[in-house]
Amino acid sequence: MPEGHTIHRLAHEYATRFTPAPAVQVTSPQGKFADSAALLDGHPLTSTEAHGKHLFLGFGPLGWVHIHLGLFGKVSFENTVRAAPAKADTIRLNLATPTASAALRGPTTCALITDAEKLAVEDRLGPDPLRADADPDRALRRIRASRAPIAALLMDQKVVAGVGNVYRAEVLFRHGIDPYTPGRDLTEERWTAIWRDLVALMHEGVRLNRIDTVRPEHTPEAMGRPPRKDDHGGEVYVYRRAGLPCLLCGTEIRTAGLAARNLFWCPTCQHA
DNA sequence: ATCCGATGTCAAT
DNA sequence: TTGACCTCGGATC
Repeated sequence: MPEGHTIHRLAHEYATRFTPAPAVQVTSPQGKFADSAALLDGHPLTSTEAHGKHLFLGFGPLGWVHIHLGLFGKVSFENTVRAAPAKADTIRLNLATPTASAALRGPTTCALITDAEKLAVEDRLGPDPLRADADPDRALRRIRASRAPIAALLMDQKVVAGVGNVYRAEVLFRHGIDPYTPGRDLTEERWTAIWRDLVALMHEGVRLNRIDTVRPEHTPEAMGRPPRKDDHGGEVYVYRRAGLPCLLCGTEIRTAGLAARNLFWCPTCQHA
């Protein structure tokens, strides 16, 4: 479930379990990170950071483990160390102490990098709604300079870091914006409202460990409808609801490919 | 048993 | 715009 909220939560979860610890056992049962794991093995994890969808595990002078989960990377934590974790052959990076372990599977990136390389990654990212140092004006400037649809710009990590397919669909619905609206047509007021909403929604995502975007007055209970179960673990307006009735107006939710991903929106509630 | 899609990104065309 | 990559679970046969 990797959008930015997942990564920020992971940064916190790694820190909680492995810092401060005198030494962490670092292995790569699957093998692709074996050389770097051997360099790090037995050293302490000193800090963790999240920037957008990028996770950095700091090993002091040895550098950083740069992790990107991609579409289906996952981390599973255990509070005791099992001698042979289930499906060990797919674990790219395993951290272990006598009291905890963390198994990383299926990441798009897991690499040992330097401070300079970490800075280079961060320099390529737009402001992250989950970071206190984020400057939303940087994003606005890029948006206003582009004819690309706002739905594509929101997914562009150089514009905003951490937003993925669920948050983009949901935030556009919450603000009644047609996903094909060109970036240059978005007003500053609109952007300010969207940004503030992303900050709130994504912090809530970190807290709950899931994406919930439906306002209390629009929940099935509040609307007097039968409860529904979304298969992604949260309550949403449009994401993966193609063909189902809009929660607010009943129009069929539409879907279309945009930038290699499935976009979802309500053609009635969302206008340019 | 097999297929397919998924909250992502990049390189090649 | 497409294909490649990484893994897993749910749907389908």
